[in-house]
Amino acid sequence: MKETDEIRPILPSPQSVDAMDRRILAVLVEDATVSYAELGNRVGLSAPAAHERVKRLKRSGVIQRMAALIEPNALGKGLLAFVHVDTRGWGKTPALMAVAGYPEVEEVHSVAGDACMLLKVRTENTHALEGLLARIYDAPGVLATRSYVVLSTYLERPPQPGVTASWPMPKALLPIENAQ
Amino acid sequence: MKETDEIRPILPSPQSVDAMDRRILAVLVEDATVSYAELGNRVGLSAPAAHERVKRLKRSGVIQRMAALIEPNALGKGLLAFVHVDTRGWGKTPALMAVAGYPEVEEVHSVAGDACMLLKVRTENTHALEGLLARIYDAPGVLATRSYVVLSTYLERPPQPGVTASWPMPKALLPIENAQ
DNA sequence: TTTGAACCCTAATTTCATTCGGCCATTATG
DNA sequence: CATAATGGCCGAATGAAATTAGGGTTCAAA
Repeated sequence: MKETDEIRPILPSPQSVDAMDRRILAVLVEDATVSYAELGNRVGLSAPAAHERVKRLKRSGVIQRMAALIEPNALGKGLLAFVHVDTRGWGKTPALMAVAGYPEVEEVHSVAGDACMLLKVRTENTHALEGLLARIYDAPGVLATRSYVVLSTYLERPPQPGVTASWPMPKALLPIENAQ
Repeated sequence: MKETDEIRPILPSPQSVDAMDRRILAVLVEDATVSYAELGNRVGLSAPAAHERVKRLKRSGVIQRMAALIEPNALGKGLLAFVHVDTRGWGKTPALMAVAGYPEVEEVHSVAGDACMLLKVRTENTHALEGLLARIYDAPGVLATRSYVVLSTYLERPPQPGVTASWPMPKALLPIENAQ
């Protein structure tokens, strides 16, 4: 994980995220209101040391920001849907990007597969979803949309710091070689 | 460490979220590290008044929690994908729900449409995605999966407090009557 | 060996969260 | 109409937390 035999740039950015950083991130992703003293003794550091690392993680961009996560139902946005948008030509048109201005639109991705663009939207009701879809259809080059309305959400969380080191072998599949 | 401001999980507060609350939320969704004094004079309140409202928003569950938002690329999770899972029978099986235990899985929804379940996953690479898909296929009742690998993300943000009051009329559609 | 950088610590200082008491409003209530 | 009672706000005080300061230790390069 640490590569000390490589060149050591003096630049502040390419600093590696070590195990201690991951433990800090694991705490802060769950609860960003802990005091540095509390954070420190959860990961085994003093308050200033924890603070120093958090500052570094922010500076280097690993921590983008601290945010309040709100309950959409409490704010009248009870309808969640994923919208696949098929476009002719290049999907990322300015008109289509303009829908990102609506607070109902939470995500806009271009994807590989049979859909060009994929949107995650959260509206008050089906009527508002229809209004949003109408805006999408108005964009030139939009051929069709397919909407997947969410019935129940079983898990929804921001990016996690953890990674699964080794995946269990599936029952029915044994690869010939473990390339890479 | 005194706990006079304990967050009670009880939510018998039928109090509505007014315009001032929305303005507070708009600030905190963007940056949860502002001091109450700063928050106060951004929305036009004193520090204790702003504090009081934030406490109420937390108690009532409108603010679920404060969280650090991290940059997945910096943590070696550069591959984002949406996985549609077709199942026979009821999709929400314990085996399928078990994949929610992996930190790579960020969202699990059941959806209306031709897919029963929809997952948002973020892995290190395609190999790890394959490992995760193998776990999904191992769940009984899983007929097929379709994966949409994200090429570019143009927008990705947590739920926003704002709602669009009135949707612009689409060019090509004029309803006969404005019901409701 | 020396130097410098990276890391950590304890202790001091300053900033801020939190509490407290009081001041209007609005809304029941006698 | 008068009078509580309530809800929401403010300014000031207090206590906790963030932040800074001043070394110690280790490790690796000069």
